[in-house]
Amino acid sequence: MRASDRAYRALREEIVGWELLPGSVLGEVEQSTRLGVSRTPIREALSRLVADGLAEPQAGRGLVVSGISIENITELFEARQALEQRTAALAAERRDPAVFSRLQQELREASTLLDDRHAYYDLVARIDAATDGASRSPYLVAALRGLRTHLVRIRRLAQDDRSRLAAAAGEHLLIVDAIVAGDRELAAHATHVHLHLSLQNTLHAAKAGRFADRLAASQPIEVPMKGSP
Amino acid sequence: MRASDRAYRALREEIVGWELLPGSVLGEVEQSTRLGVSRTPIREALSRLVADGLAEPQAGRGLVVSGISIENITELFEARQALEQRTAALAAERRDPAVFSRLQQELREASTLLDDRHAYYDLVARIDAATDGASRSPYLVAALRGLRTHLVRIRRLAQDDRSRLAAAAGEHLLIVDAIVAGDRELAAHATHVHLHLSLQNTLHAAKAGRFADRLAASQPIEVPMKGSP
DNA sequence: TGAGGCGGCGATGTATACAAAATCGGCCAG
DNA sequence: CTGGCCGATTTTGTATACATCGCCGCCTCA
Repeated sequence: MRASDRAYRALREEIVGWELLPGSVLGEVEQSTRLGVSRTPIREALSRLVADGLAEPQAGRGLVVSGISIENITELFEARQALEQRTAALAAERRDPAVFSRLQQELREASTLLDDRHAYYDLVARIDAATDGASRSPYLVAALRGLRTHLVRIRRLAQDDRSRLAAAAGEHLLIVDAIVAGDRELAAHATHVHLHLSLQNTLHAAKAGRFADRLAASQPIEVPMKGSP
Repeated sequence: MRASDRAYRALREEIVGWELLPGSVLGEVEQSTRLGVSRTPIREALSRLVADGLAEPQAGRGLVVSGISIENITELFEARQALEQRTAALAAERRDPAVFSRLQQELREASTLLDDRHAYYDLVARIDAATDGASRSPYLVAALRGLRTHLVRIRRLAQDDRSRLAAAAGEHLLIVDAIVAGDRELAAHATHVHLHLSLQNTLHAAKAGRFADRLAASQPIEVPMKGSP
């Protein structure tokens, strides 16, 4: 594997996993010595992180790990609403029923999964992947992919408890049911409901201060509004 | 300005302006000699182009300029529907009426602009920028920005005729009216209508073969579905 | 004592040399 | 004649040396 890929994955994992906290300076030389590769692949890795929105240039301090604020979380879910609702609706129209029937089965047995957070999240990831594929809307999916990075980062903070996980499983099941049934409207609305509840839960956890320390380290990030050209 | 920026802008402009046709190989050495900078900034520029979706790695031929197919155009508008509808709705809720009243005025006088395509597109760009800002939804806007690159590229092909431009001005006016009035529903639906008609016009031009030669050069591009990690 | 400028220092940006990988062409064998 | 393998060549990937830019601290002068 290429060194730049390894550097990218390592840094990305550290940022998403809150080992590199928001505000940490990402100096090229420092990272290159730490990760044992030269500056060239590090530069490429850092470019990709900036493109992902996981790092951002800061006035005088060079490149720093970007922060997340309560406001950011709300804004993120706003975008997610728009994209996932549409994706779910399209999937309901265009899906292969067999694929989603299988996922439906798995979800019905999901209560057995809830003790294994990893297995459950993996199932959700497969549902997302199936929905993405079924939507046949690559540009929507590409936009969503950019968002999911940040969502994972938030999820690692929020640490859904078991009861939330159980509720989420039910919500997901309704979405999959709708897709299997080819019910576009229901798929969209069920997705809306799911995201609404998910956001509520996340915000509640945030405001309860369960991870106030980490948000405190986060500067409200400035999502770049200016065009690339 | 940085050499990598110049290289990026130059290449981007050439691709969007159809000077570098789809399928053209973007060799690092070739471009570095042509643009008069070393390979390092060229590599950075090419990375950004790939991130933009304007270039893509091809099996054995290295990096090539990505193509656009009729299918791509439809998919692109599908994503645009989801994003712009939501942005317009949010803008209608959160806008500063004064800003959009001014744009409303300008649009009403737009019939005088229609002979100057550049001035008209500039006005549309300012409307987009105002809507983006008013939506207060940076992640949605960021996703839209990625799409707009491709839209410009398509627009340079389709070359709206004067009558389409006049119709579009009317559609834009309705959207701005809705935003000024704070009518969320109307803003969303008017946007939907506008994008629908815009797509119809583009597809009609494409199928009429007005730029079949350029689409022919385009391989239906594969928007990367696989995750970055 | 404060403000401004000057110099050094550390950072990023660029060029280039070197290494590795992958493809294409040709050649040989079946 | 066809298929596969091997090697030459081109291309990308990496390391490193060099240039340039901006910040910070100190010193000097008003």
